[in-house]
Amino acid sequence: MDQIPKLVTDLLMPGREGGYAKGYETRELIVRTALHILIEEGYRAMSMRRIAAACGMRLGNLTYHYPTREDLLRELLNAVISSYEAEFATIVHAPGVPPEERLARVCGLIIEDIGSKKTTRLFPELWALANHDAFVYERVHELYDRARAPLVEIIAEMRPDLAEPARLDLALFISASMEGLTVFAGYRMPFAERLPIVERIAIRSFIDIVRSFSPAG
Amino acid sequence: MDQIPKLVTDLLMPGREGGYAKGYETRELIVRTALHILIEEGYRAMSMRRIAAACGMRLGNLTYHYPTREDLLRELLNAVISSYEAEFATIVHAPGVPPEERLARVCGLIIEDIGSKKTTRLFPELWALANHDAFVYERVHELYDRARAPLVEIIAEMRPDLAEPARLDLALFISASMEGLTVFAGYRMPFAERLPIVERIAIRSFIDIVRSFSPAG
DNA sequence: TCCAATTTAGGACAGTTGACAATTTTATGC
DNA sequence: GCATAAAATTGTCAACTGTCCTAAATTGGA
Repeated sequence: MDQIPKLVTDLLMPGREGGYAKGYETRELIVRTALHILIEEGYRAMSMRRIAAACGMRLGNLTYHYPTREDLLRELLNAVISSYEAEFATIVHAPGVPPEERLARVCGLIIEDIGSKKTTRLFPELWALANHDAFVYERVHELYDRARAPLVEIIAEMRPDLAEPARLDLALFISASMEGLTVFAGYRMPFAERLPIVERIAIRSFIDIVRSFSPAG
Repeated sequence: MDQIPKLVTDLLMPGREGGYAKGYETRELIVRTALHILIEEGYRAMSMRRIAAACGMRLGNLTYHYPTREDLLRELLNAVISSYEAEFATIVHAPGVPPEERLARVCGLIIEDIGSKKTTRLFPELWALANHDAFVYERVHELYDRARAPLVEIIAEMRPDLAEPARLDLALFISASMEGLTVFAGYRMPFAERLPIVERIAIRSFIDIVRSFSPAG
């Protein structure tokens, strides 16, 4: 039973499939349901009929809102990217909070997210899609760009002495390493055991790299 | 134009699709062709008819050798794992070569492999499959087990003072980090620019971690 | 040469897929 | 109440999927 609903997870319905609460816009319900199926059962299972059934509507109605499967996939990616960006924005632009604290919050959020089952299932799916779909490729890359941005921003505020390429490289490394943990986290360990290890590894690598860029060392 | 054919790449045909050289066993040709399609076009395109056509044979003939799609997928995974294991074995058990040199060779092989287009395409595909297929999940995990094993073995030879959990953790970290680079490497950079960056990041993280485990630091 | 096993061919099956069209139902504004 | 637009239904289409089947061809060994 995974906890800590964050980022992508927030996009998902609180209830179970078919029993979603009323009040959502139809198109929003469709996107959320599609994302839910994508994470739980994979892209192959995310067929138009499957989505329509899970939404409690007919196939023709679904194709009315999203004429093609690709249209739906695009809006799904937009929703995922927006949810990440919104989450980061509230942290980065928190007035009065010192940069060290904001950096810790961003890293904590990323670590939590990487440790969650939702993320470890969603992203391999997106990577596989991106391999053979130019649009998905661009959108996933854009997501990473936007995920690195807050790190770069806060670090630049903390350490104005760091040269531009160094900062970029640092952010890239952290991002890349943590993505590896996305895969690693999905294997063999239940969530309770997984999270501390992911935290330790990610934080240690982060500290090491920051240290290697400092003028003293 | 990617270079450095290693590991998985060695499993692929030298020629183009449909023009494979004679002499391969039929079953081997099928597996290689399926792997080729999986990498180039993704799992969705890897249908029985598509494979048969690419092999220059009829569908019925393909299903004679591999009655079900799952049978073929299993042998494909076995072939991938075997190719990695064979490559590692020749390096690790090279007689007369000092452990430092063997470690460098293993790392170099992994870095080359991660930097190759074949790997950055194949593994996201396998991860996505593993999310919803218990057999693929187990096999991919076994592959990582066997990929970490030579690192652990050589490091244990070099540094008998390292405690068992520390060594495992070290190997895990390297493996996990580098898998992140698999994703990262696939984005935005041509191979020529990609490889030096991947090398620098991977090697630096490796050195940092080894250093953090040493008694001196 | 002949036999048996292996290999190939060709077709058929039931099921699923994305997309589309014609229709009815529901909601909205005047 | 009515006209207009939005939403949902129902049915259909060709294309594709994995699997299975039978018959023909090929091969290798006795």
